[in-house]
Amino acid sequence: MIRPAIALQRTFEPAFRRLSKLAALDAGAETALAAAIDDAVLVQARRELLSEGKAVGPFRLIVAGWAARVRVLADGRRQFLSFLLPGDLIGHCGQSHPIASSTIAALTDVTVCTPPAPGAFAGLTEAYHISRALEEAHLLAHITRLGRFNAHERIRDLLLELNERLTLNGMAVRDSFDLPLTQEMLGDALGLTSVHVNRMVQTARRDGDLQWRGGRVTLTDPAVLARKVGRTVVRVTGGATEVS
Amino acid sequence: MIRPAIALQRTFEPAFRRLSKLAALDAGAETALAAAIDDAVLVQARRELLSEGKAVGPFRLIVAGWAARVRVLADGRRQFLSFLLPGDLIGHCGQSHPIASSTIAALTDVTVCTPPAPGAFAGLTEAYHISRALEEAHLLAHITRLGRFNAHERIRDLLLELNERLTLNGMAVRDSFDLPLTQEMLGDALGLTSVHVNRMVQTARRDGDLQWRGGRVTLTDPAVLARKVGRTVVRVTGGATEVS
DNA sequence: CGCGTTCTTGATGGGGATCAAGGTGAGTGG
DNA sequence: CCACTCACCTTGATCCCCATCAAGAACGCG
Repeated sequence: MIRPAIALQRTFEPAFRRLSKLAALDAGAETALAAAIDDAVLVQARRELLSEGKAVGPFRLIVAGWAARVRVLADGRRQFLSFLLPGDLIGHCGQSHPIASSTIAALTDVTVCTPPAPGAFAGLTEAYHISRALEEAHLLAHITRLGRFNAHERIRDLLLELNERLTLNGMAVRDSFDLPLTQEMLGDALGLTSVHVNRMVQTARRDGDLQWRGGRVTLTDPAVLARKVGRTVVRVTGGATEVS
Repeated sequence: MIRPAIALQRTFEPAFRRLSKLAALDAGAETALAAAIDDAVLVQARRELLSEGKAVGPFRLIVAGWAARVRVLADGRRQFLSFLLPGDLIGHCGQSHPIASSTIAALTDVTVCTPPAPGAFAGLTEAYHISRALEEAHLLAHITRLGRFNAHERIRDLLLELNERLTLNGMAVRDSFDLPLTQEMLGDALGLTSVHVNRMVQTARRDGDLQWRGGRVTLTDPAVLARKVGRTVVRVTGGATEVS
Protein backbone atom coordinates (compact mmCIF):
# COMPACT_ATOMS: atom_id res chain seq x y z
CA MET A 1 0.00 0.00 0.00
CA ILE A 2 1.29 3.45 -0.90
CA ARG A 3 0.64 6.39 1.40
CA PRO A 4 1.79 10.01 1.37
CA ALA A 5 4.86 10.64 3.50
CA ILE A 6 2.82 12.43 6.16
CA ALA A 7 0.46 9.51 6.68
CA LEU A 8 3.29 7.04 6.96
CA GLN A 9 5.01 9.16 9.55
CA ARG A 10 1.88 9.74 11.66
CA THR A 11 1.15 6.03 11.79
CA PHE A 12 3.41 5.83 14.82
CA GLU A 13 1.55 8.46 16.81
CA PRO A 14 -0.20 7.05 19.92
CA ALA A 15 -3.46 8.71 18.89
CA PHE A 16 -3.29 7.03 15.50
CA ARG A 17 -2.41 3.66 16.99
CA ARG A 18 -5.29 3.75 19.43
CA LEU A 19 -7.99 4.59 16.90
CA SER A 20 -6.67 2.11 14.36
CA LYS A 21 -6.79 -0.61 17.01
CA LEU A 22 -10.38 0.18 17.94
CA ALA A 23 -11.67 -0.45 14.42
CA ALA A 24 -10.30 -1.31 10.98
CA LEU A 25 -9.51 1.87 9.02
CA ASP A 26 -9.30 1.96 5.24
CA ALA A 27 -6.60 3.91 3.40
CA GLY A 28 -8.81 6.99 3.03
CA ALA A 29 -9.56 7.14 6.73
CA GLU A 30 -5.90 6.61 7.60
CA THR A 31 -4.78 9.41 5.34
CA ALA A 32 -7.41 11.82 6.61
CA LEU A 33 -6.61 10.97 10.21
CA ALA A 34 -2.88 11.34 9.66
CA ALA A 35 -3.41 14.71 7.99
CA ALA A 36 -5.53 15.87 10.92
CA ILE A 37 -2.88 14.79 13.42
CA ASP A 38 -0.33 16.69 11.37
CA ASP A 39 -2.29 19.88 12.05
CA ALA A 40 -2.32 19.45 15.83
CA VAL A 41 -2.01 22.54 18.00
CA LEU A 42 -0.49 23.03 21.46
CA VAL A 43 -2.40 23.68 24.69
CA GLN A 44 -0.18 24.55 27.62
CA ALA A 45 -0.30 22.74 30.93
CA ARG A 46 -2.94 24.05 33.36
CA ARG A 47 -5.00 25.58 30.55
CA GLU A 48 -8.58 24.45 30.08
CA LEU A 49 -9.54 22.45 27.02
CA LEU A 50 -13.23 22.71 27.88
CA SER A 51 -15.11 24.73 30.48
CA GLU A 52 -18.05 23.35 32.42
CA GLY A 53 -21.28 25.06 31.45
CA LYS A 54 -19.91 26.55 28.26
CA ALA A 55 -20.57 25.29 24.75
CA VAL A 56 -18.55 22.30 23.63
CA GLY A 57 -16.32 23.44 20.82
CA PRO A 58 -15.35 21.33 17.82
CA PHE A 59 -14.86 17.60 18.09
CA ARG A 60 -11.22 17.02 19.09
CA LEU A 61 -8.63 14.28 19.44
CA ILE A 62 -5.79 14.30 21.96
CA VAL A 63 -2.53 13.75 20.11
CA ALA A 64 -0.04 14.09 22.97
CA GLY A 65 0.00 14.87 26.68
CA TRP A 66 -2.33 14.18 29.59
CA ALA A 67 -5.57 15.94 30.51
CA ALA A 68 -8.29 15.35 33.07
CA ARG A 69 -11.93 16.11 33.61
CA VAL A 70 -12.10 18.08 36.84
CA ARG A 71 -14.78 19.26 39.17
CA VAL A 72 -13.98 21.82 41.85
CA LEU A 73 -16.34 22.33 44.79
CA ALA A 74 -17.14 25.67 46.34
CA ASP A 75 -14.87 25.00 49.35
CA GLY A 76 -11.91 24.04 47.18
CA ARG A 77 -12.21 20.27 47.27
CA ARG A 78 -11.23 18.91 43.90
CA GLN A 79 -12.18 15.71 42.10
CA PHE A 80 -10.68 14.33 38.91
CA LEU A 81 -13.48 12.56 37.07
CA SER A 82 -11.32 10.87 34.46
CA PHE A 83 -7.99 11.07 32.70
CA LEU A 84 -7.67 11.78 28.99
CA LEU A 85 -4.71 10.25 27.16
CA PRO A 86 -3.43 10.44 23.58
CA GLY A 87 -6.01 8.85 21.31
CA ASP A 88 -8.93 9.90 23.51
CA LEU A 89 -11.67 12.10 22.09
CA ILE A 90 -13.30 15.27 23.36
CA GLY A 91 -16.83 16.37 22.61
CA HIS A 92 -18.22 13.42 20.67
CA CYS A 93 -21.86 13.32 21.66
CA GLY A 94 -24.17 13.66 18.66
CA GLN A 95 -26.24 16.36 20.32
CA SER A 96 -27.02 19.51 18.37
CA HIS A 97 -25.97 22.22 20.84
CA PRO A 98 -24.07 20.44 23.59
CA ILE A 99 -23.00 22.07 26.83
CA ALA A 100 -19.89 20.78 28.57
CA SER A 101 -20.80 18.70 31.61
CA SER A 102 -17.35 19.13 33.09
CA THR A 103 -14.19 21.13 32.77
CA ILE A 104 -11.25 19.48 31.04
CA ALA A 105 -7.84 20.74 32.09
CA ALA A 106 -4.45 20.01 30.55
CA LEU A 107 -2.24 18.33 33.16
CA THR A 108 0.84 18.52 30.96
CA ASP A 109 1.38 20.36 27.72
CA VAL A 110 -1.16 18.81 25.38
CA THR A 111 -1.52 18.80 21.62
CA VAL A 112 -4.95 18.33 20.09
CA CYS A 113 -6.33 18.16 16.57
CA THR A 114 -9.73 18.03 14.90
CA PRO A 115 -10.09 14.53 13.47
CA PRO A 116 -12.32 13.61 10.51
CA ALA A 117 -15.98 14.24 11.35
CA PRO A 118 -18.11 11.31 12.51
CA GLY A 119 -19.75 9.82 9.44
CA ALA A 120 -16.97 10.71 7.03
CA PHE A 121 -15.41 7.24 7.19
CA ALA A 122 -17.19 4.10 8.37
CA GLY A 123 -14.14 2.71 10.17
CA LEU A 124 -13.48 5.92 12.06
CA THR A 125 -17.15 6.29 12.95
CA GLU A 126 -17.04 2.84 14.49
CA ALA A 127 -13.81 3.71 16.32
CA TYR A 128 -15.44 6.84 17.75
CA HIS A 129 -18.41 4.83 19.01
CA ILE A 130 -16.15 2.26 20.65
CA SER A 131 -14.04 5.00 22.14
CA ARG A 132 -17.11 6.49 23.74
CA ALA A 133 -18.18 3.10 25.09
CA LEU A 134 -14.72 2.62 26.60
CA GLU A 135 -14.88 6.07 28.15
CA GLU A 136 -18.15 5.14 29.81
CA ALA A 137 -16.68 1.85 31.01
CA HIS A 138 -13.84 3.81 32.62
CA LEU A 139 -16.33 6.03 34.42
CA LEU A 140 -18.13 2.98 35.76
CA ALA A 141 -14.83 1.47 36.89
CA HIS A 142 -13.99 4.72 38.64
CA ILE A 143 -17.31 4.70 40.50
CA THR A 144 -16.59 1.19 41.75
CA ARG A 145 -13.09 2.21 42.82
CA LEU A 146 -14.35 5.17 44.81
CA GLY A 147 -17.37 3.42 46.24
CA ARG A 148 -16.02 0.06 47.31
CA PHE A 149 -12.20 -0.04 47.10
CA ASN A 150 -9.84 0.90 49.91
CA ALA A 151 -6.80 3.06 49.31
CA HIS A 152 -4.53 0.14 48.37
CA GLU A 153 -6.98 -1.21 45.86
CA ARG A 154 -7.77 2.18 44.39
CA ILE A 155 -4.15 2.94 43.54
CA ARG A 156 -3.37 -0.48 42.14
CA ASP A 157 -6.58 -0.59 40.13
CA LEU A 158 -6.05 2.85 38.65
CA LEU A 159 -2.46 2.07 37.70
CA LEU A 160 -3.67 -1.14 36.05
CA GLU A 161 -6.23 0.81 34.05
CA LEU A 162 -3.66 3.38 32.97
CA ASN A 163 -1.28 0.59 32.00
CA GLU A 164 -3.97 -0.99 29.83
CA ARG A 165 -4.88 2.25 28.14
CA LEU A 166 -1.27 3.25 27.55
CA THR A 167 -0.51 -0.20 26.17
CA LEU A 168 -3.40 0.24 23.72
CA ASN A 169 -1.95 3.45 22.31
CA GLY A 170 1.65 2.26 22.46
CA MET A 171 2.84 4.54 25.27
CA ALA A 172 3.40 1.66 27.68
CA VAL A 173 5.76 -1.17 26.86
CA ARG A 174 6.11 -4.28 28.98
CA ASP A 175 4.01 -2.72 31.76
CA SER A 176 6.27 0.29 32.06
CA PHE A 177 5.20 3.85 31.30
CA ASP A 178 5.82 7.51 32.10
CA LEU A 179 3.38 8.87 34.66
CA PRO A 180 3.34 12.69 34.62
CA LEU A 181 1.07 12.91 37.67
CA THR A 182 1.97 14.16 41.12
CA GLN A 183 0.78 12.15 44.08
CA GLU A 184 -1.59 14.99 44.84
CA MET A 185 -3.22 14.56 41.41
CA LEU A 186 -3.57 10.85 42.06
CA GLY A 187 -5.26 11.73 45.33
CA ASP A 188 -7.64 14.07 43.55
CA ALA A 189 -8.63 11.25 41.24
CA LEU A 190 -8.92 8.63 43.96
CA GLY A 191 -10.66 10.63 46.67
CA LEU A 192 -7.58 10.48 48.93
CA THR A 193 -5.09 12.97 50.32
CA SER A 194 -1.62 13.16 48.83
CA VAL A 195 -0.21 12.10 52.20
CA HIS A 196 -2.15 8.88 52.17
CA VAL A 197 -1.40 8.21 48.51
CA ASN A 198 2.26 8.50 49.41
CA ARG A 199 2.01 5.97 52.20
CA MET A 200 0.13 3.50 50.04
CA VAL A 201 2.64 3.86 47.21
CA GLN A 202 5.45 3.21 49.69
CA THR A 203 3.91 -0.05 50.82
CA ALA A 204 3.16 -1.06 47.22
CA ARG A 205 6.85 -0.52 46.49
CA ARG A 206 7.89 -2.51 49.56
CA ASP A 207 5.51 -5.30 48.54
CA GLY A 208 7.28 -5.42 45.19
CA ASP A 209 4.09 -4.65 43.30
CA LEU A 210 5.55 -1.73 41.41
CA GLN A 211 8.50 0.55 40.81
CA TRP A 212 8.04 4.30 40.56
CA ARG A 213 11.04 6.56 40.21
CA GLY A 214 11.49 9.81 38.34
CA GLY A 215 8.02 9.80 36.84
CA ARG A 216 8.32 6.30 35.42
CA VAL A 217 6.15 3.45 36.67
CA THR A 218 6.77 -0.25 36.14
CA LEU A 219 4.21 -2.80 37.24
CA THR A 220 5.89 -5.99 38.41
CA ASP A 221 3.11 -8.36 37.42
CA PRO A 222 -0.20 -6.90 36.20
CA ALA A 223 -1.91 -10.31 36.21
CA VAL A 224 -1.10 -10.90 39.86
CA LEU A 225 -2.03 -7.32 40.69
CA ALA A 226 -5.35 -7.63 38.86
CA ARG A 227 -6.19 -10.73 40.83
CA LYS A 228 -5.34 -8.93 44.07
CA VAL A 229 -7.91 -6.22 43.44
CA GLY A 230 -10.43 -8.43 41.63
CA ARG A 231 -10.20 -6.16 38.64
CA THR A 232 -12.59 -6.61 35.74
CA VAL A 233 -10.66 -6.09 32.56
CA VAL A 234 -12.07 -4.24 29.58
CA ARG A 235 -10.62 -5.60 26.38
CA VAL A 236 -11.01 -4.61 22.76
CA THR A 237 -11.35 -7.49 20.35
CA GLY A 238 -11.64 -6.75 16.68
CA GLY A 239 -14.16 -3.98 16.87
CA ALA A 240 -16.19 -5.10 19.87
CA THR A 241 -15.56 -4.12 23.45
CA GLU A 242 -15.50 -6.99 25.86
CA VAL A 243 -15.66 -7.15 29.61
CA SER A 244 -14.32 -10.05 31.63
CA MET B 1 -54.51 18.27 17.43
CA ILE B 2 -56.23 14.91 17.04
CA ARG B 3 -54.54 11.76 18.32
CA PRO B 4 -55.60 8.13 18.56
CA ALA B 5 -57.03 7.20 21.94
CA ILE B 6 -53.93 5.22 22.85
CA ALA B 7 -51.60 8.13 22.26
CA LEU B 8 -53.71 10.49 24.29
CA GLN B 9 -53.80 8.10 27.18
CA ARG B 10 -50.06 7.38 27.15
CA THR B 11 -49.27 11.08 27.21
CA PHE B 12 -49.48 10.94 30.99
CA GLU B 13 -46.91 8.17 31.37
CA PRO B 14 -43.71 9.33 33.11
CA ALA B 15 -41.62 7.87 30.29
CA PHE B 16 -43.57 9.85 27.74
CA ARG B 17 -43.40 13.02 29.78
CA ARG B 18 -39.65 12.78 30.22
CA LEU B 19 -38.80 12.28 26.55
CA SER B 20 -41.23 14.96 25.41
CA LYS B 21 -39.60 17.42 27.80
CA LEU B 22 -36.09 16.64 26.54
CA ALA B 23 -36.95 17.63 22.96
CA ALA B 24 -39.94 18.79 20.94
CA LEU B 25 -41.76 15.79 19.44
CA ASP B 26 -44.01 16.05 16.42
CA ALA B 27 -47.34 14.22 16.17
CA GLY B 28 -45.80 11.25 14.36
CA ALA B 29 -43.15 10.77 17.01
CA GLU B 30 -45.70 11.11 19.79
CA THR B 31 -47.96 8.51 18.26
CA ALA B 32 -45.13 6.06 17.64
CA LEU B 33 -43.78 6.53 21.17
CA ALA B 34 -47.23 6.10 22.71
CA ALA B 35 -47.81 2.94 20.70
CA ALA B 36 -44.45 1.56 21.86
CA ILE B 37 -45.26 2.31 25.49
CA ASP B 38 -48.57 0.56 25.02
CA ASP B 39 -46.64 -2.62 24.20
CA ALA B 40 -44.53 -2.56 27.36
CA VAL B 41 -43.68 -5.85 29.04
CA LEU B 42 -43.06 -6.71 32.68
CA VAL B 43 -39.72 -7.63 34.25
CA GLN B 44 -39.99 -8.82 37.82
CA ALA B 45 -38.01 -7.34 40.67
CA ARG B 46 -34.50 -8.81 41.11
CA ARG B 47 -34.38 -10.00 37.48
CA GLU B 48 -31.60 -8.73 35.24
CA LEU B 49 -32.44 -6.41 32.38
CA LEU B 50 -28.89 -6.65 31.03
CA SER B 51 -25.96 -8.85 31.96
CA GLU B 52 -22.40 -7.57 32.09
CA GLY B 53 -20.28 -9.11 29.36
CA LYS B 54 -23.21 -10.32 27.30
CA ALA B 55 -24.56 -8.71 24.14
CA VAL B 56 -26.77 -5.69 24.63
CA GLY B 57 -30.23 -6.62 23.40
CA PRO B 58 -32.63 -4.26 21.65
CA PHE B 59 -32.79 -0.59 22.50
CA ARG B 60 -35.26 -0.20 25.39
CA LEU B 61 -37.14 2.42 27.38
CA ILE B 62 -38.12 2.08 31.03
CA VAL B 63 -41.86 2.71 31.35
CA ALA B 64 -42.37 2.00 35.05
CA GLY B 65 -40.38 0.87 38.07
CA TRP B 66 -36.82 1.36 39.27
CA ALA B 67 -33.66 -0.39 38.08
CA ALA B 68 -29.95 0.02 38.76
CA ARG B 69 -26.63 -0.67 37.15
CA VAL B 70 -24.78 -2.93 39.53
CA ARG B 71 -21.27 -4.25 39.89
CA VAL B 72 -20.54 -7.07 42.31
CA LEU B 73 -16.98 -7.79 43.39
CA ALA B 74 -15.54 -11.24 43.92
CA ASP B 75 -15.77 -10.93 47.71
CA GLY B 76 -19.41 -9.87 47.63
CA ARG B 77 -19.01 -6.12 47.91
CA ARG B 78 -21.64 -4.46 45.78
CA GLN B 79 -21.74 -1.08 44.07
CA PHE B 80 -24.71 0.54 42.40
CA LEU B 81 -23.34 2.58 39.51
CA SER B 82 -26.52 4.46 38.69
CA PHE B 83 -30.28 4.31 39.03
CA LEU B 84 -32.62 3.95 36.06
CA LEU B 85 -36.04 5.58 36.33
CA PRO B 86 -39.09 5.70 34.04
CA GLY B 87 -38.15 7.57 30.89
CA ASP B 88 -34.53 6.40 31.01
CA LEU B 89 -33.09 4.43 28.11
CA ILE B 90 -31.11 1.19 27.96
CA GLY B 91 -28.61 0.27 25.29
CA HIS B 92 -28.45 3.44 23.23
CA CYS B 93 -24.86 3.54 22.06
CA GLY B 94 -24.61 3.55 18.26
CA GLN B 95 -22.02 0.78 18.25
CA SER B 96 -22.52 -2.15 15.89
CA HIS B 97 -22.14 -5.10 18.27
CA PRO B 98 -22.14 -3.65 21.75
CA ILE B 99 -21.31 -5.62 24.88
CA ALA B 100 -22.90 -4.60 28.15
CA SER B 101 -20.41 -2.78 30.36
CA SER B 102 -22.48 -3.47 33.45
CA THR B 103 -25.36 -5.53 34.73
CA ILE B 104 -28.71 -3.80 35.05
CA ALA B 105 -31.02 -5.26 37.69
CA ALA B 106 -34.68 -4.48 38.34
CA LEU B 107 -35.02 -3.11 41.88
CA THR B 108 -38.81 -3.19 41.74
CA ASP B 109 -41.10 -4.73 39.16
CA VAL B 110 -40.23 -2.89 35.97
CA THR B 111 -42.00 -2.50 32.66
CA VAL B 112 -39.96 -1.79 29.55
CA CYS B 113 -40.74 -1.26 25.88
CA THR B 114 -38.83 -0.85 22.65
CA PRO B 115 -39.21 2.78 21.60
CA PRO B 116 -38.95 4.04 18.01
CA ALA B 117 -35.46 3.43 16.63
CA PRO B 118 -32.95 6.30 16.68
CA GLY B 119 -33.22 8.11 13.39
CA ALA B 120 -36.91 7.38 12.85
CA PHE B 121 -38.02 10.80 14.15
CA ALA B 122 -35.79 13.84 14.46
CA GLY B 123 -37.31 14.97 17.76
CA LEU B 124 -36.91 11.58 19.38
CA THR B 125 -33.37 11.23 18.08
CA GLU B 126 -32.50 14.51 19.75
CA ALA B 127 -34.22 13.38 22.95
CA TYR B 128 -32.16 10.18 22.93
CA HIS B 129 -28.95 12.15 22.56
CA ILE B 130 -29.86 14.49 25.39
CA SER B 131 -30.87 11.55 27.54
CA ARG B 132 -27.47 10.01 27.04
CA ALA B 133 -25.75 13.28 27.88
CA LEU B 134 -27.78 13.51 31.10
CA GLU B 135 -26.89 9.94 31.96
CA GLU B 136 -23.21 10.78 31.63
CA ALA B 137 -23.70 13.90 33.75
CA HIS B 138 -25.23 11.73 36.45
CA LEU B 139 -22.23 9.40 36.37
CA LEU B 140 -19.90 12.38 36.79
CA ALA B 141 -21.98 13.66 39.69
CA HIS B 142 -21.82 10.24 41.28
CA ILE B 143 -18.02 10.18 41.01
CA THR B 144 -17.83 13.52 42.78
CA ARG B 145 -20.20 12.31 45.50
CA LEU B 146 -18.15 9.21 46.16
CA GLY B 147 -14.78 10.89 45.86
CA ARG B 148 -15.21 14.10 47.82
CA PHE B 149 -18.50 14.10 49.74
CA ASN B 150 -18.96 12.85 53.29
CA ALA B 151 -21.90 10.66 54.27
CA HIS B 152 -24.21 13.60 55.02
CA GLU B 153 -23.52 15.24 51.72
CA ARG B 154 -23.77 12.04 49.74
CA ILE B 155 -27.28 11.26 50.92
CA ARG B 156 -28.58 14.78 50.52
CA ASP B 157 -27.02 15.17 47.11
CA LEU B 158 -28.38 11.87 45.84
CA LEU B 159 -31.88 12.64 47.09
CA LEU B 160 -31.68 16.02 45.37
CA GLU B 161 -30.71 14.35 42.12
CA LEU B 162 -33.52 11.83 42.38
CA ASN B 163 -35.96 14.63 43.16
CA GLU B 164 -34.86 16.47 40.04
CA ARG B 165 -35.12 13.43 37.84
CA LEU B 166 -38.50 12.41 39.21
CA THR B 167 -39.79 15.95 38.81
CA LEU B 168 -38.75 15.83 35.17
CA ASN B 169 -40.83 12.74 34.47
CA GLY B 170 -43.70 13.81 36.69
CA MET B 171 -43.22 11.23 39.45
CA ALA B 172 -42.29 13.84 42.05
CA VAL B 173 -44.64 16.68 42.92
CA ARG B 174 -43.68 19.54 45.18
CA ASP B 175 -40.42 17.81 46.19
CA SER B 176 -42.22 14.69 47.37
CA PHE B 177 -41.84 11.24 45.81
CA ASP B 178 -42.02 7.51 46.47
CA LEU B 179 -38.61 5.99 47.13
CA PRO B 180 -38.71 2.21 46.69
CA LEU B 181 -35.14 1.75 47.95
CA THR B 182 -34.02 0.15 51.18
CA GLN B 183 -31.36 1.90 53.19
CA GLU B 184 -29.04 -0.92 52.24
CA MET B 185 -29.56 -0.12 48.54
CA LEU B 186 -28.81 3.52 49.24
CA GLY B 187 -25.62 2.37 50.96
CA ASP B 188 -24.68 0.29 47.94
CA ALA B 189 -25.05 3.35 45.76
CA LEU B 190 -23.23 5.70 48.11
CA GLY B 191 -20.36 3.50 49.21
CA LEU B 192 -21.66 3.34 52.78
CA THR B 193 -23.05 0.67 55.06
CA SER B 194 -26.78 0.52 55.70
CA VAL B 195 -26.07 1.20 59.38
CA HIS B 196 -24.37 4.46 58.60
CA VAL B 197 -27.00 5.46 56.04
CA ASN B 198 -29.57 4.98 58.76
CA ARG B 199 -27.74 7.21 61.20
CA MET B 200 -27.30 9.96 58.62
CA VAL B 201 -30.95 9.79 57.62
CA GLN B 202 -31.92 10.10 61.27
CA THR B 203 -29.92 13.28 61.70
CA ALA B 204 -31.25 14.67 58.40
CA ARG B 205 -34.75 14.10 59.76
CA ARG B 206 -33.86 15.73 63.06
CA ASP B 207 -32.34 18.68 61.20
CA GLY B 208 -35.68 19.09 59.42
CA ASP B 209 -34.07 18.58 56.00
CA LEU B 210 -36.43 15.83 54.93
CA GLN B 211 -39.27 13.53 55.84
CA TRP B 212 -39.15 9.82 55.02
CA ARG B 213 -41.88 7.50 56.16
CA GLY B 214 -43.39 4.46 54.53
CA GLY B 215 -41.32 4.71 51.38
CA ARG B 216 -42.24 8.33 50.71
CA VAL B 217 -39.68 11.11 50.83
CA THR B 218 -40.37 14.81 51.07
CA LEU B 219 -37.56 17.34 50.85
CA THR B 220 -38.23 20.34 53.05
CA ASP B 221 -36.37 22.88 50.94
CA PRO B 222 -34.33 21.65 47.97
CA ALA B 223 -32.82 25.08 47.36
CA VAL B 224 -31.44 25.30 50.89
CA LEU B 225 -30.32 21.68 50.72
CA ALA B 226 -28.55 22.26 47.41
CA ARG B 227 -26.67 25.19 48.90
CA LYS B 228 -25.64 23.06 51.87
CA VAL B 229 -23.93 20.49 49.66
CA GLY B 230 -22.76 22.94 46.99
CA ARG B 231 -24.66 20.96 44.41
CA THR B 232 -24.24 21.78 40.73
CA VAL B 233 -27.63 21.51 39.10
CA VAL B 234 -28.13 19.99 35.68
CA ARG B 235 -31.04 21.61 33.92
CA VAL B 236 -32.74 20.97 30.60
CA THR B 237 -33.65 24.08 28.66
CA GLY B 238 -35.40 23.72 25.35
CA GLY B 239 -33.27 21.00 23.88
CA ALA B 240 -29.92 21.90 25.40
CA THR B 241 -28.54 20.55 28.65
CA GLU B 242 -27.20 23.19 30.96
CA VAL B 243 -25.04 23.02 34.04
CA SER B 244 -24.95 25.67 36.72
C1' DC C 1 -50.13 -15.04 64.57
C1' DG C 2 -45.57 -16.09 63.08
C1' DC C 3 -41.80 -15.07 60.24
C1' DG C 4 -38.56 -12.57 57.38
C1' DT C 5 -37.09 -8.19 55.95
C1' DT C 6 -35.94 -3.69 57.20
C1' DC C 7 -35.04 -0.25 60.47
C1' DT C 8 -32.80 1.24 64.72
C1' DT C 9 -29.42 1.75 68.34
C1' DG C 10 -25.12 0.74 71.02
C1' DA C 11 -20.09 -0.45 71.55
C1' DT C 12 -15.70 -0.82 69.57
C1' DG C 13 -12.02 -0.45 66.25
C1' DG C 14 -9.56 0.94 62.10
C1' DG C 15 -8.63 3.44 57.81
C1' DG C 16 -7.67 7.57 56.27
C1' DA C 17 -7.74 12.86 57.25
C1' DT C 18 -5.37 16.44 59.28
C1' DC C 19 -1.59 19.03 61.07
C1' DA C 20 3.20 19.63 61.21
C1' DA C 21 8.06 19.25 59.84
C1' DG C 22 11.72 17.77 57.42
C1' DG C 23 14.02 16.00 53.11
C1' DT C 24 15.03 15.98 48.09
C1' DG C 25 15.78 17.55 43.57
C1' DA C 26 15.52 20.65 39.66
C1' DG C 27 15.78 25.13 38.13
C1' DT C 28 17.58 30.15 38.83
C1' DG C 29 20.42 33.79 39.64
C1' DG C 30 24.38 35.93 41.72
C1' DC D 1 29.85 27.04 41.53
C1' DC D 2 27.04 27.70 45.17
C1' DA D 3 23.07 29.85 47.64
C1' DC D 4 18.31 30.16 46.96
C1' DT D 5 13.66 28.83 45.85
C1' DC D 6 9.83 26.21 44.86
C1' DA D 7 7.44 22.08 44.04
C1' DC D 8 7.11 17.58 45.44
C1' DC D 9 8.00 13.69 48.32
C1' DT D 10 8.38 11.64 52.95
C1' DT D 11 7.49 10.68 57.74
C1' DG D 12 5.38 11.20 62.45
C1' DA D 13 1.49 12.23 65.74
C1' DT D 14 -3.21 12.71 66.57
C1' DC D 15 -8.12 12.61 65.64
C1' DC D 16 -12.56 11.46 63.62
C1' DC D 17 -15.58 9.45 60.33
C1' DC D 18 -17.38 5.43 59.21
C1' DA D 19 -17.08 0.07 59.28
C1' DT D 20 -17.95 -3.73 61.94
C1' DC D 21 -20.25 -6.61 65.20
C1' DA D 22 -24.26 -7.36 67.82
C1' DA D 23 -28.99 -7.29 69.26
C1' DG D 24 -33.56 -5.32 69.51
C1' DA D 25 -37.73 -3.11 67.52
C1' DA D 26 -40.95 -2.26 63.88
C1' DC D 27 -43.07 -3.45 59.87
C1' DG D 28 -45.30 -6.01 56.16
C1' DC D 29 -47.11 -10.30 54.62
C1' DG D 30 -48.83 -15.05 54.11
